[in-house]
Amino acid sequence: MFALVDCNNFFVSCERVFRPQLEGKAVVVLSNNDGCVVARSNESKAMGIRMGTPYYQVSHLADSGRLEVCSSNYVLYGDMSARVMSVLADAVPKIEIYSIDEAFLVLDGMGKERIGTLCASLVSKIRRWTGIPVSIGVAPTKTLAKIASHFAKKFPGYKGVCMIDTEEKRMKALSLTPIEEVWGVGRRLAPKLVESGVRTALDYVERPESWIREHYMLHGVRTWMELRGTVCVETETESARKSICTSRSFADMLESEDELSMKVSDFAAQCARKLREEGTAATEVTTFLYTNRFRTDLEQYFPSATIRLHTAASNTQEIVSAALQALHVIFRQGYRYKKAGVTVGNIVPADSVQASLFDFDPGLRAKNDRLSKIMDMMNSRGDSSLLRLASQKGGHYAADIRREHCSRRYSTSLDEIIEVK
DNA sequence: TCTGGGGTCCTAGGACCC
DNA sequence: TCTGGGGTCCTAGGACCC
Repeated sequence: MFALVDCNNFFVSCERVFRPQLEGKAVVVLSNNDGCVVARSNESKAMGIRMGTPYYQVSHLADSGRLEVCSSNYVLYGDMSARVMSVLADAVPKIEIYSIDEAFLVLDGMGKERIGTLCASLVSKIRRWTGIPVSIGVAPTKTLAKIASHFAKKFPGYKGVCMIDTEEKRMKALSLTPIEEVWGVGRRLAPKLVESGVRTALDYVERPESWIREHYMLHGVRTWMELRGTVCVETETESARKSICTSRSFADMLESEDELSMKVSDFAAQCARKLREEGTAATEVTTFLYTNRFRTDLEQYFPSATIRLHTAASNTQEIVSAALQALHVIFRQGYRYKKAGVTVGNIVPADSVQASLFDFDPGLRAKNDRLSKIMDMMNSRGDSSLLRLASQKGGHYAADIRREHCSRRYSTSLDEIIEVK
Protein backbone atom coordinates (compact mmCIF):
# COMPACT_ATOMS: atom_id res chain seq x y z
CA MET A 1 0.00 0.00 0.00
CA PHE A 2 0.95 3.64 -0.56
CA ALA A 3 -0.02 6.61 1.56
CA LEU A 4 -0.09 10.08 0.11
CA VAL A 5 0.38 12.72 2.78
CA ASP A 6 -0.81 16.08 1.52
CA CYS A 7 -0.60 19.31 3.49
CA ASN A 8 -3.91 21.18 3.42
CA ASN A 9 -3.75 24.62 1.78
CA PHE A 10 -0.04 24.45 2.53
CA PHE A 11 1.22 28.03 2.08
CA VAL A 12 -1.84 29.42 3.84
CA SER A 13 -1.38 26.94 6.68
CA CYS A 14 2.27 28.01 7.06
CA GLU A 15 1.20 31.65 7.38
CA ARG A 16 -1.46 30.72 9.90
CA VAL A 17 0.99 28.88 12.14
CA PHE A 18 2.67 32.20 12.90
CA ARG A 19 -0.38 34.43 12.56
CA PRO A 20 -3.24 32.56 14.20
CA GLN A 21 -5.47 35.58 13.72
CA LEU A 22 -5.76 34.37 10.08
CA GLU A 23 -7.55 31.24 11.30
CA GLY A 24 -11.13 31.09 10.05
CA LYS A 25 -10.61 33.93 7.59
CA ALA A 26 -10.45 33.95 3.82
CA VAL A 27 -6.72 33.98 3.04
CA VAL A 28 -4.71 33.78 -0.18
CA VAL A 29 -0.98 33.56 -0.81
CA LEU A 30 0.35 35.26 -3.93
CA SER A 31 3.10 34.29 -6.37
CA ASN A 32 6.23 36.39 -6.90
CA ASN A 33 5.60 40.03 -7.69
CA ASP A 34 2.24 39.56 -5.96
CA GLY A 35 1.08 38.32 -9.36
CA CYS A 36 -1.30 35.39 -9.00
CA VAL A 37 -3.13 33.48 -6.31
CA VAL A 38 -1.14 30.30 -5.64
CA ALA A 39 -2.72 29.10 -2.40
CA ARG A 40 -6.16 29.53 -0.87
CA SER A 41 -7.77 28.79 2.45
CA ASN A 42 -11.04 26.87 2.45
CA GLU A 43 -12.84 30.16 3.04
CA SER A 44 -11.31 31.84 0.00
CA LYS A 45 -12.01 28.74 -2.10
CA ALA A 46 -15.64 29.01 -0.98
CA MET A 47 -15.68 32.62 -2.20
CA GLY A 48 -14.99 31.27 -5.67
CA ILE A 49 -11.39 32.44 -5.98
CA ARG A 50 -9.66 30.13 -8.44
CA MET A 51 -6.08 28.88 -8.35
CA GLY A 52 -3.90 31.09 -10.54
CA THR A 53 -6.26 34.08 -10.53
CA PRO A 54 -4.36 37.32 -11.21
CA TYR A 55 -4.33 39.26 -7.97
CA TYR A 56 -5.64 42.48 -9.50
CA GLN A 57 -8.91 40.65 -10.19
CA VAL A 58 -9.54 40.02 -6.48
CA SER A 59 -7.65 42.90 -4.86
CA HIS A 60 -10.95 44.73 -4.27
CA LEU A 61 -11.87 41.96 -1.82
CA ALA A 62 -8.69 42.66 0.12
CA ASP A 63 -9.35 46.41 0.03
CA SER A 64 -12.79 45.90 1.51
CA GLY A 65 -11.43 43.68 4.26
CA ARG A 66 -13.06 40.44 3.11
CA LEU A 67 -9.79 38.79 2.08
CA GLU A 68 -6.42 38.49 3.82
CA VAL A 69 -3.42 38.53 1.48
CA CYS A 70 0.11 37.19 1.95
CA SER A 71 3.05 37.59 -0.43
CA SER A 72 4.87 34.30 -0.83
CA ASN A 73 7.66 33.54 1.61
CA TYR A 74 9.39 30.48 0.23
CA VAL A 75 12.08 30.42 2.89
CA LEU A 76 9.36 29.97 5.50
CA TYR A 77 7.46 27.33 3.46
CA GLY A 78 10.66 25.41 2.74
CA ASP A 79 11.49 25.26 6.41
CA MET A 80 7.97 24.20 7.43
CA SER A 81 8.03 21.55 4.70
CA ALA A 82 11.29 20.15 6.07
CA ARG A 83 9.68 19.86 9.51
CA VAL A 84 6.68 17.94 8.20
CA MET A 85 8.89 15.66 6.11
CA SER A 86 11.14 14.88 9.03
CA VAL A 87 8.17 13.72 11.12
CA LEU A 88 7.15 11.42 8.26
CA ALA A 89 10.68 10.14 7.71
CA ASP A 90 10.88 9.17 11.37
CA ALA A 91 7.64 7.21 11.18
CA VAL A 92 8.17 4.89 8.21
CA PRO A 93 11.10 3.13 6.52
CA LYS A 94 10.55 4.68 3.10
CA ILE A 95 9.27 8.09 2.11
CA GLU A 96 9.31 9.80 -1.28
CA ILE A 97 9.08 13.56 -1.12
CA TYR A 98 6.96 14.42 -4.12
CA SER A 99 6.67 18.18 -3.77
CA ILE A 100 7.00 20.89 -1.16
CA ASP A 101 3.69 19.82 0.40
CA GLU A 102 3.28 16.15 -0.51
CA ALA A 103 5.03 12.89 0.22
CA PHE A 104 4.34 9.24 -0.52
CA LEU A 105 4.93 6.69 2.22
CA VAL A 106 5.73 3.19 1.02
CA LEU A 107 3.95 0.85 3.41
CA ASP A 108 5.14 -2.54 2.16
CA GLY A 109 4.26 -5.47 4.33
CA MET A 110 2.14 -3.53 6.81
CA GLY A 111 -1.36 -4.71 7.76
CA LYS A 112 -4.38 -2.51 7.12
CA GLU A 113 -5.09 -1.98 10.78
CA ARG A 114 -1.59 -0.90 11.54
CA ILE A 115 -1.65 1.44 8.56
CA GLY A 116 -4.88 2.99 9.81
CA THR A 117 -3.49 3.57 13.29
CA LEU A 118 -0.20 4.92 11.95
CA CYS A 119 -1.86 7.39 9.59
CA ALA A 120 -4.27 8.66 12.22
CA SER A 121 -1.41 9.23 14.62
CA LEU A 122 0.60 11.03 11.92
CA VAL A 123 -2.25 13.44 11.23
CA SER A 124 -2.40 14.49 14.87
CA LYS A 125 1.33 14.41 15.46
CA ILE A 126 2.09 16.65 12.48
CA ARG A 127 -0.60 19.05 13.59
CA ARG A 128 0.76 19.22 17.12
CA TRP A 129 4.44 19.31 16.26
CA THR A 130 4.41 21.63 13.23
CA GLY A 131 0.99 23.30 13.24
CA ILE A 132 0.27 22.07 9.71
CA PRO A 133 -2.99 20.18 8.96
CA VAL A 134 -2.53 17.22 6.60
CA SER A 135 -4.74 14.71 4.79
CA ILE A 136 -3.66 11.16 4.09
CA GLY A 137 -4.93 8.88 1.34
CA VAL A 138 -4.07 5.18 1.42
CA ALA A 139 -4.47 2.78 -1.53
CA PRO A 140 -2.70 0.04 -3.50
CA THR A 141 -1.42 2.50 -6.14
CA LYS A 142 -0.22 6.08 -6.05
CA THR A 143 -2.95 7.28 -8.40
CA LEU A 144 -5.62 5.76 -6.14
CA ALA A 145 -3.88 7.14 -3.05
CA LYS A 146 -4.20 10.60 -4.59
CA ILE A 147 -7.92 10.06 -4.99
CA ALA A 148 -8.19 8.80 -1.43
CA SER A 149 -6.43 11.92 -0.17
CA HIS A 150 -8.99 14.11 -1.95
CA PHE A 151 -11.75 12.34 0.00
CA ALA A 152 -9.79 12.64 3.23
CA LYS A 153 -9.48 16.37 2.64
CA LYS A 154 -13.03 16.96 1.49
CA PHE A 155 -15.05 15.06 4.08
CA PRO A 156 -14.38 15.84 7.76
CA GLY A 157 -15.85 12.46 8.67
CA TYR A 158 -12.62 10.77 7.63
CA LYS A 159 -10.67 12.77 10.24
CA GLY A 160 -7.88 13.23 7.74
CA VAL A 161 -7.37 9.61 6.67
CA CYS A 162 -9.15 7.79 3.84
CA MET A 163 -8.24 4.26 2.81
CA ILE A 164 -9.24 2.54 -0.42
CA ASP A 165 -8.66 -1.08 0.54
CA THR A 166 -11.56 -3.02 -1.00
CA GLU A 167 -13.01 -3.38 -4.50
CA GLU A 168 -16.23 -1.81 -3.31
CA LYS A 169 -14.51 1.29 -1.99
CA ARG A 170 -12.42 1.55 -5.14
CA MET A 171 -15.44 1.45 -7.45
CA LYS A 172 -17.32 3.94 -5.31
CA ALA A 173 -14.36 6.32 -5.16
CA LEU A 174 -13.87 6.11 -8.93
CA SER A 175 -17.54 6.79 -9.60
CA LEU A 176 -17.41 9.91 -7.41
CA THR A 177 -14.21 11.29 -8.96
CA PRO A 178 -14.57 13.64 -11.93
CA ILE A 179 -12.07 12.74 -14.65
CA GLU A 180 -10.26 16.09 -14.41
CA GLU A 181 -9.33 15.34 -10.80
CA VAL A 182 -7.39 12.22 -11.73
CA TRP A 183 -3.61 12.45 -11.35
CA GLY A 184 -2.17 12.53 -14.87
CA VAL A 185 -5.23 14.01 -16.55
CA GLY A 186 -4.59 17.69 -17.13
CA ARG A 187 -6.46 20.62 -18.55
CA ARG A 188 -5.85 19.53 -22.16
CA LEU A 189 -6.94 15.94 -21.87
CA ALA A 190 -9.89 16.43 -19.54
CA PRO A 191 -12.13 18.29 -22.02
CA LYS A 192 -11.33 15.73 -24.74
CA LEU A 193 -12.28 12.89 -22.41
CA VAL A 194 -15.52 14.51 -21.34
CA GLU A 195 -16.36 15.07 -25.00
CA SER A 196 -15.99 11.37 -25.69
CA GLY A 197 -18.27 10.54 -22.77
CA VAL A 198 -15.72 9.94 -20.03
CA ARG A 199 -16.88 12.06 -17.11
CA THR A 200 -15.62 10.11 -14.11
CA ALA A 201 -12.65 7.95 -13.25
CA LEU A 202 -15.03 4.99 -13.41
CA ASP A 203 -16.00 5.82 -17.02
CA TYR A 204 -12.29 5.85 -17.77
CA VAL A 205 -11.44 2.43 -16.35
CA GLU A 206 -14.44 0.91 -18.08
CA ARG A 207 -13.08 1.82 -21.51
CA PRO A 208 -11.08 -0.97 -23.16
CA GLU A 209 -7.31 -0.70 -22.92
CA SER A 210 -7.02 -0.53 -26.71
CA TRP A 211 -9.19 2.59 -26.80
CA ILE A 212 -7.06 4.25 -24.12
CA ARG A 213 -3.85 3.32 -25.92
CA GLU A 214 -5.11 4.60 -29.24
CA HIS A 215 -6.11 8.01 -27.89
CA TYR A 216 -3.85 8.65 -24.91
CA MET A 217 -0.82 6.46 -25.49
CA LEU A 218 1.50 5.15 -22.85
CA HIS A 219 0.73 7.73 -20.23
CA GLY A 220 -3.01 7.11 -20.53
CA VAL A 221 -2.56 3.37 -20.19
CA ARG A 222 -0.48 3.81 -17.06
CA THR A 223 -3.18 5.90 -15.43
CA TRP A 224 -5.77 3.33 -16.53
CA MET A 225 -3.81 0.48 -14.93
CA GLU A 226 -3.18 2.43 -11.75
CA LEU A 227 -6.88 3.23 -11.36
CA ARG A 228 -7.60 -0.48 -11.73
CA GLY A 229 -5.19 -1.22 -8.91
CA THR A 230 -2.07 -2.33 -10.78
CA VAL A 231 1.10 -0.47 -9.81
CA CYS A 232 2.60 1.29 -12.82
CA VAL A 233 4.16 4.42 -11.41
CA GLU A 234 7.35 3.01 -10.00
CA THR A 235 8.86 3.74 -6.68
CA GLU A 236 11.26 6.60 -7.15
CA THR A 237 14.93 5.92 -6.84
CA GLU A 238 17.11 8.68 -5.50
CA SER A 239 18.38 10.58 -8.49
CA ALA A 240 19.93 13.97 -9.06
CA ARG A 241 17.97 16.60 -10.87
CA LYS A 242 18.45 16.81 -14.62
CA SER A 243 18.12 20.54 -14.90
CA ILE A 244 18.04 23.56 -12.64
CA CYS A 245 16.28 26.75 -13.56
CA THR A 246 16.21 30.22 -12.03
CA SER A 247 13.89 32.74 -13.61
CA ARG A 248 11.87 35.76 -12.61
CA SER A 249 9.31 38.14 -14.02
CA PHE A 250 10.20 41.78 -13.60
CA ALA A 251 7.94 44.28 -11.91
CA ASP A 252 8.69 46.63 -14.82
CA MET A 253 9.62 45.64 -18.34
CA LEU A 254 13.32 45.96 -19.20
CA GLU A 255 14.69 47.12 -22.54
CA SER A 256 18.48 47.30 -22.38
CA GLU A 257 20.99 44.50 -22.59
CA ASP A 258 22.81 46.11 -19.69
CA GLU A 259 19.87 45.77 -17.29
CA LEU A 260 19.16 42.24 -18.50
CA SER A 261 22.83 41.28 -18.06
CA MET A 262 22.62 42.13 -14.41
CA LYS A 263 19.54 39.94 -13.96
CA VAL A 264 20.89 37.08 -16.05
CA SER A 265 24.17 37.18 -14.08
CA ASP A 266 22.20 36.84 -10.90
CA PHE A 267 20.04 33.97 -12.19
CA ALA A 268 23.15 32.17 -13.44
CA ALA A 269 24.91 32.71 -10.12
CA GLN A 270 21.88 31.17 -8.36
CA CYS A 271 21.97 28.15 -10.68
CA ALA A 272 25.71 27.71 -10.02
CA ARG A 273 25.13 27.93 -6.28
CA LYS A 274 22.40 25.27 -6.46
CA LEU A 275 24.71 23.02 -8.47
CA ARG A 276 27.40 23.29 -5.80
CA GLU A 277 24.85 22.73 -3.07
CA GLU A 278 23.92 19.42 -4.67
CA GLY A 279 27.50 18.47 -5.51
CA THR A 280 26.85 18.52 -9.25
CA ALA A 281 28.09 20.33 -12.33
CA ALA A 282 26.56 21.14 -15.73
CA THR A 283 27.71 21.41 -19.33
CA GLU A 284 24.73 23.27 -20.79
CA VAL A 285 23.77 26.81 -19.91
CA THR A 286 20.61 28.25 -21.47
CA THR A 287 19.44 31.83 -21.23
CA PHE A 288 15.89 32.74 -22.23
CA LEU A 289 13.89 35.95 -22.50
CA TYR A 290 10.14 36.59 -22.60
CA THR A 291 8.35 39.70 -23.65
CA ASN A 292 5.02 40.40 -21.92
CA ARG A 293 2.62 37.86 -23.43
CA PHE A 294 -0.39 39.67 -21.99
CA ARG A 295 0.43 42.88 -23.80
CA THR A 296 -0.86 41.90 -27.21
CA ASP A 297 -0.30 45.49 -28.31
CA LEU A 298 3.47 44.97 -28.07
CA GLU A 299 5.83 43.00 -30.31
CA GLN A 300 6.44 39.50 -28.92
CA TYR A 301 9.77 37.66 -28.77
CA PHE A 302 10.59 34.47 -26.79
CA PRO A 303 14.16 33.60 -27.67
CA SER A 304 16.58 31.22 -25.97
CA ALA A 305 20.14 30.12 -26.62
CA THR A 306 22.27 27.36 -25.16
CA ILE A 307 26.02 27.45 -24.61
CA ARG A 308 27.76 24.11 -24.26
CA LEU A 309 30.80 24.00 -22.03
CA HIS A 310 33.67 21.70 -22.94
CA THR A 311 33.86 20.55 -19.36
CA ALA A 312 31.10 20.42 -16.76
CA ALA A 313 31.33 23.37 -14.38
CA SER A 314 29.66 24.62 -11.23
CA ASN A 315 31.71 27.72 -10.41
CA THR A 316 29.90 31.02 -10.61
CA GLN A 317 32.32 32.64 -13.06
CA GLU A 318 31.99 30.03 -15.79
CA ILE A 319 28.23 29.61 -15.52
CA VAL A 320 27.63 33.37 -15.48
CA SER A 321 29.98 33.94 -18.37
CA ALA A 322 28.20 31.32 -20.49
CA ALA A 323 24.78 32.72 -19.58
CA LEU A 324 25.89 36.22 -20.64
CA GLN A 325 27.25 34.87 -23.92
CA ALA A 326 23.89 33.26 -24.59
CA LEU A 327 22.10 36.48 -23.67
CA HIS A 328 24.22 38.39 -26.15
CA VAL A 329 23.23 35.95 -28.90
CA ILE A 330 19.49 36.38 -28.35
CA PHE A 331 19.19 39.97 -27.20
CA ARG A 332 17.44 42.27 -29.68
CA GLN A 333 16.98 45.96 -29.20
CA GLY A 334 13.44 47.29 -29.44
CA TYR A 335 11.55 44.73 -27.36
CA ARG A 336 10.29 45.20 -23.83
CA TYR A 337 11.26 42.17 -21.76
CA LYS A 338 9.06 41.01 -18.89
CA LYS A 339 10.90 37.90 -17.82
CA ALA A 340 14.29 36.23 -18.12
CA GLY A 341 15.85 33.06 -16.83
CA VAL A 342 18.79 30.70 -16.87
CA THR A 343 18.64 26.90 -17.03
CA VAL A 344 21.63 24.64 -16.49
CA GLY A 345 21.38 21.14 -17.87
CA ASN A 346 23.24 17.95 -18.68
CA ILE A 347 24.04 17.64 -14.99
CA VAL A 348 26.67 15.23 -13.70
CA PRO A 349 28.11 14.53 -10.26
CA ALA A 350 30.88 17.07 -9.60
CA ASP A 351 33.33 14.36 -8.55
CA SER A 352 33.12 12.49 -11.84
CA VAL A 353 33.49 15.32 -14.34
CA GLN A 354 34.91 14.13 -17.64
CA ALA A 355 37.94 16.23 -18.60
CA SER A 356 37.90 17.67 -22.09
CA LEU A 357 40.60 17.60 -24.73
CA PHE A 358 39.81 21.26 -25.43
CA ASP A 359 39.98 22.46 -21.87
CA PHE A 360 42.77 24.98 -22.33
CA ASP A 361 43.32 25.80 -18.69
CA PRO A 362 42.20 23.28 -16.05
CA GLY A 363 44.18 25.28 -13.49
CA LEU A 364 41.86 28.24 -13.98
CA ARG A 365 38.80 26.10 -13.26
CA ALA A 366 40.38 24.86 -10.06
CA LYS A 367 40.97 28.44 -8.99
CA ASN A 368 37.45 29.48 -9.88
CA ASP A 369 36.06 26.49 -7.99
CA ARG A 370 37.99 27.50 -4.89
CA LEU A 371 36.80 31.07 -5.19
CA SER A 372 33.15 29.93 -5.51
CA LYS A 373 33.57 27.76 -2.45
CA ILE A 374 34.81 30.73 -0.45
CA MET A 375 31.93 32.86 -1.72
CA ASP A 376 29.51 30.16 -0.56
CA MET A 377 31.10 30.13 2.87
CA MET A 378 30.91 33.89 3.27
CA ASN A 379 27.41 34.15 1.81
CA SER A 380 26.04 31.41 4.04
CA ARG A 381 26.52 33.62 7.08
CA GLY A 382 23.44 35.71 6.50
CA ASP A 383 23.54 38.04 3.51
CA SER A 384 23.32 35.61 0.60
CA SER A 385 24.72 38.17 -1.85
CA LEU A 386 27.52 39.56 0.28
CA LEU A 387 30.11 38.39 -2.26
CA ARG A 388 29.09 38.41 -5.91
CA LEU A 389 30.49 39.03 -9.35
CA ALA A 390 30.84 42.56 -10.65
CA SER A 391 28.46 41.66 -13.49
CA GLN A 392 25.72 41.21 -10.91
CA LYS A 393 26.29 44.89 -10.11
CA GLY A 394 24.72 46.11 -6.91
CA GLY A 395 21.66 44.02 -7.57
CA HIS A 396 20.25 41.01 -5.93
CA TYR A 397 18.03 38.83 -8.02
CA ALA A 398 15.07 39.29 -5.75
CA ALA A 399 15.71 42.98 -5.16
CA ASP A 400 12.92 44.66 -7.07
CA ILE A 401 10.30 41.97 -6.82
CA ARG A 402 7.01 43.30 -5.57
CA ARG A 403 6.20 41.72 -2.21
CA GLU A 404 3.90 44.01 -0.38
CA HIS A 405 2.33 41.59 2.07
CA CYS A 406 5.25 39.46 3.13
CA SER A 407 5.33 37.67 6.46
CA ARG A 408 8.51 37.55 8.51
CA ARG A 409 11.11 34.83 8.47
CA TYR A 410 9.65 33.45 11.66
CA SER A 411 11.41 30.12 11.61
CA THR A 412 14.78 30.87 10.04
CA SER A 413 15.98 34.37 10.85
CA LEU A 414 18.23 35.03 13.79
CA ASP A 415 16.75 38.52 14.12
CA GLU A 416 13.26 37.08 14.49
CA ILE A 417 14.35 34.65 17.15
CA ILE A 418 15.91 37.44 19.15
CA GLU A 419 12.84 39.58 18.67
CA VAL A 420 10.54 36.83 19.92
CA LYS A 421 12.64 36.44 23.04
C1' DT B 1 -2.13 49.39 -14.74
C1' DC B 2 -1.90 44.74 -12.75
C1' DT B 3 -1.07 38.03 -14.99
C1' DG B 4 4.58 32.92 -11.03
C1' DG B 5 8.31 29.52 -10.87
C1' DG B 6 10.34 24.97 -11.26
C1' DG B 7 10.37 20.49 -12.76
C1' DT B 8 9.59 15.57 -15.57
C1' DC B 9 8.50 12.48 -19.32
C1' DC B 10 6.96 11.13 -23.98
C1' DT B 11 6.55 11.42 -28.97
C1' DA B 12 7.20 12.70 -33.67
C1' DG B 13 10.19 13.89 -36.96
C1' DG B 14 14.62 14.91 -38.85
C1' DA B 15 19.44 13.79 -39.41
C1' DC B 16 22.41 10.51 -39.58
C1' DC B 17 24.46 5.55 -40.08
C1' DC B 18 24.97 1.03 -42.79
C1' DT C 1 7.10 7.99 -64.51
C1' DC C 2 9.68 5.08 -61.78
C1' DT C 3 13.33 5.71 -56.35
C1' DG C 4 14.88 0.16 -50.27
C1' DG C 5 15.12 -1.35 -45.60
C1' DG C 6 16.51 -1.06 -41.03
C1' DG C 7 18.46 1.18 -37.45
C1' DT C 8 20.04 5.10 -33.68
C1' DC C 9 20.29 9.57 -31.75
C1' DC C 10 18.86 14.22 -30.97
C1' DT C 11 15.63 17.95 -30.50
C1' DA C 12 11.46 20.60 -30.20
C1' DG C 13 7.16 20.71 -28.60
C1' DG C 14 3.52 19.25 -25.87
C1' DA C 15 1.57 17.04 -22.12
C1' DC C 16 1.66 16.55 -17.26
C1' DC C 17 2.84 17.61 -12.08
C1' DC C 18 3.32 20.77 -7.85
